[in-house]
Amino acid sequence: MAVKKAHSSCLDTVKPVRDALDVLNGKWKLPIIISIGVGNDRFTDIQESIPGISPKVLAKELKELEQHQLINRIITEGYPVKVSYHTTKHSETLWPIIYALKDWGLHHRKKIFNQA
Amino acid sequence: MAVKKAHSSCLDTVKPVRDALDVLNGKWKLPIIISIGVGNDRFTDIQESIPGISPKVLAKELKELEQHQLINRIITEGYPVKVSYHTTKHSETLWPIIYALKDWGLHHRKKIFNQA
DNA sequence: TATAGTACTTTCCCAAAGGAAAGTGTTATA
DNA sequence: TATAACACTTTCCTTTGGGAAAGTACTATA
Repeated sequence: MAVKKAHSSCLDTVKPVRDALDVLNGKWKLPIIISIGVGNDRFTDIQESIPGISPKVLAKELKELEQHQLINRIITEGYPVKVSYHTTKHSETLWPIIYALKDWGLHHRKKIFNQA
Repeated sequence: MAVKKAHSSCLDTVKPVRDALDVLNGKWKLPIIISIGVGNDRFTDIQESIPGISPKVLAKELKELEQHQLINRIITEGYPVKVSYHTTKHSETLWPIIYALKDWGLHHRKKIFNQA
């Protein structure tokens, strides 16, 4: 009988990576965290700082980020009710990921460009 | 007239991050890179090492990773034709991202668990 | 009175992601 | 002869992501 060679296990790495990807999925979560983190705290400011995002998508993503405790939504009562968004302490732990992606994005673009 | 305050720009970070996310999108690309990187070079081994991935999805993702020059597909002629997959030099630059995601996944799970 | 700003919501629609299950063609082994 | 491995492909179907455009409710300002 053909001997079946066992595959190498990589679950120690794959499982936590998938946990992270489940929370950060889609094109918009990290860009929104970056935008709020950099000081944009109003809905419209966030929208304008991220090219291509629609208000529907932004509203949905903000809700999910709040559920994952990565941002806070703060309502200030007043004549015009104001809503502002802020990153949580927990979201600060995302910056190593963001910087790693930024570096890689720059590196990858350079590589592709130099070949073309 | 109400004065419109300009939003803070974060494009320097958002754009390269989006470039990276465009290449690494979906749940499977990084787990596949991890699996191949750890030594699984056969289709079936990769499939078995990643819980939940179907052969259809794996085949599609492998093609995309090859196009992005993150893996090589090598065919060895013989009585049983063998196909094997290997990571490229370029894919090694992804490990900072993978480790950052792994650390964050572990951290996030611990945080959520401690609250429940 | 009219316009503009703020923070969304709603509707419609399309494309991509992805799960389930079965099938294919070849070769090797019991 | 029958089974099993290997590397997929094919079909079907559901879910999710996300774009476009318009609408809503409120307030402030010209």
